[in-house]
Amino acid sequence: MEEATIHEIAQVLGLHSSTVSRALNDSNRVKPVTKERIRKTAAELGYRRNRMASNLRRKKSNTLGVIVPRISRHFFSTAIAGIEEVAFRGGYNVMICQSLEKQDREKQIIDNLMENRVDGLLISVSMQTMEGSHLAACAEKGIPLVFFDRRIADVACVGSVLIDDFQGGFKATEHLIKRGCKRIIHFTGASHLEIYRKRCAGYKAALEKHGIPFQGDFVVESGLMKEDGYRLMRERLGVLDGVDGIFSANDFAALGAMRCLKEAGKTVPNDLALVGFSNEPTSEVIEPSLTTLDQSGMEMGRLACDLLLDHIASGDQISVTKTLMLNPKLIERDSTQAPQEVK
Amino acid sequence: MEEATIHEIAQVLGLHSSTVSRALNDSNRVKPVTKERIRKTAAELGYRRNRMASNLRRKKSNTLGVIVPRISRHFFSTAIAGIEEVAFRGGYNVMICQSLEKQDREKQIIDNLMENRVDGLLISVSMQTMEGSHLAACAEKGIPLVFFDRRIADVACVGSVLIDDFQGGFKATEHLIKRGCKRIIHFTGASHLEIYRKRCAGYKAALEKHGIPFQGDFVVESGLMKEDGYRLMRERLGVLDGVDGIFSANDFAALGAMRCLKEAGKTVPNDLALVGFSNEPTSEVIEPSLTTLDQSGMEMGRLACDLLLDHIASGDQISVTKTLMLNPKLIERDSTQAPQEVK
DNA sequence: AAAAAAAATACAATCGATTGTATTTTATTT
DNA sequence: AAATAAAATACAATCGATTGTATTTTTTTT
Repeated sequence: MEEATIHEIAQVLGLHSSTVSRALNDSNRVKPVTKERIRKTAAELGYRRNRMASNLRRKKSNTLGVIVPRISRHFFSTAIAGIEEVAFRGGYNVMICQSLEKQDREKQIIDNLMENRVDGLLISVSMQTMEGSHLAACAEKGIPLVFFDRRIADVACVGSVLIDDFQGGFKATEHLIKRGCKRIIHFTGASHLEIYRKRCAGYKAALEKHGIPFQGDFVVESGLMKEDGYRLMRERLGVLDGVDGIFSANDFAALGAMRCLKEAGKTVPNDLALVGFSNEPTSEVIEPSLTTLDQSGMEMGRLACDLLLDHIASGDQISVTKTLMLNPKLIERDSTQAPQEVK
Repeated sequence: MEEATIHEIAQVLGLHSSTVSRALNDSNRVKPVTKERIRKTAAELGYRRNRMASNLRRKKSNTLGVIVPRISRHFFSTAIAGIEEVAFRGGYNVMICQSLEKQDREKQIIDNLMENRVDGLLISVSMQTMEGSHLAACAEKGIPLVFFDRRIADVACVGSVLIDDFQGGFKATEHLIKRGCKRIIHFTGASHLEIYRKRCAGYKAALEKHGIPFQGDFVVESGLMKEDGYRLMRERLGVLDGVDGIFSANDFAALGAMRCLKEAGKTVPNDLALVGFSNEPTSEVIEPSLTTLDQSGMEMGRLACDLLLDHIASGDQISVTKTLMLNPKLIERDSTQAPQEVK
């Protein structure tokens, strides 16, 4: 039941523990024959290196911290899958934590990860996170930091992997315009979050490019939950006032709006065209299927983790801050066009 | 940049590191005034306990290992969310790994987690996992093990949190029968996995109860991916032979079958009724919405983690093996009944 | 075969916190 | 005020692996 140590292996063979340690680390300071004897005995005793001891001595935890708002959200769980995949390949473990969109909890988690001396941190900040002092603390202690999807600008970091939210907002809106929409509402999220500001900026730019005047009351801020979309749509129903398109900063709110429209007997896209953001799995199967922007979570996770591991391997000097901008892909579906007749 | 240690705090105050350690652990062997001085200095120096050192000395990693087939699968990501929530509350970290349904990788992960001396392990085994020798290794080393959803029977463990798959299979099938189905096909998964054997047994039991003869070729084994469902349905289309219902052991295969049926111009549930298993988010929004069995991932994760932490707190003697069986809830939707007219 | 060089192994300190025991300081009792 | 008890603190070993240096053994050179 008890785990064997290098000292026991050494004792069995009449060697010193340092030699055993070196043998197991394949150092060339140990004679091949001795190495073999040591390996054999280690196997016999069912020896397993104690990482707690090894990490302490090496001052390296071989562990990365990952913080996301909510593990169960599809985008984040795929990002985590990508991170885990790259980390595993690189010999790193990942400690995964969820902030549940609360800044307090995010702080507490970071503190805990720092106590655990993680070798690096990957984070997508909570909605509530307004400033980055708790993140700056990491940088100060030399823990490299990589943001993905949601970042806090002006925090020293190794880099960020983002999607080009401006482009996304622009593409979405221009797509609606090209489908003939003239009066387009935009559902946006918490305005202190860069991603929503940028999506909104893209929306405005597209309107401007096509000579459609911007109307302040056409931009509506909310928590972007399904219920928010439903509620906002319902409030507007009476005074639609010629509105013929909605660009929602995420799919959930768009889906909520769609439900409301269906219930009110309106048809999508004929009465009103809809574009979401994120390509949630649901969006593909709903009818009409939802046009949206794909934000490959797996790819973002992989890239973010690559960035972090490269930095760690390079010896930890923050020299350049890299920002990878993924271009979101417009997935055209039925919510913005007449459905293809299904044979 | 460098982290302070208790020795530095001790030096600053002219105390001994052991006193500092005790003060920070709130031991009553340190005078309150001294404790306060120590806490103040610790805060000033930005001291953060080094968990690697602490864990080594205490022989406790304060970390749980979690292994799932695929982090991005909805059910698993919600289960992980539940686990993380409970673990966080109990002061534990979680290391999350994905087996990607491969036994090899599962073995490798377990080895790694054992090197990290995790205090416990939560696992949902891969499809490929045929036997549990790698899991038995944990038990031998005294690492408590809890299975959730997919287990390997006959492996010593603290317990399992399962859904009652037999009941689920039974309910699903009986529901189809009550809707008038007489000839019901069952899509099942890898037969070495208990969950699929049990769902199938429930299917048979329901048939028997209602006097419907069991037909061996009505049970079809596959990987239960969307494509499998699509393919199996397509192969059958020509020779449907009076088949009027399908109970699929997961939602994906059911969704694949549904697509095939739609393409073939058949209507669900009139031509053929469908029941899935797991209540994937997709199933609610597809049209017709899919009747399925809900298997609350969040709840399973929470219960599994509770079970593990209780065991650890109780001092680690495996005395009783607890099996929690959650009763899956039948979610009746349109794929087994005429759609409610939408006002 | 002695001397020098190289290889293999042993020794001991170290990572930072914890903890049983010993010592010193303070408080209490007579 | 001396003796005793109790409280506070210091000392030192420990967790298990790593690693710079010292020592021993083997090999090579002259």
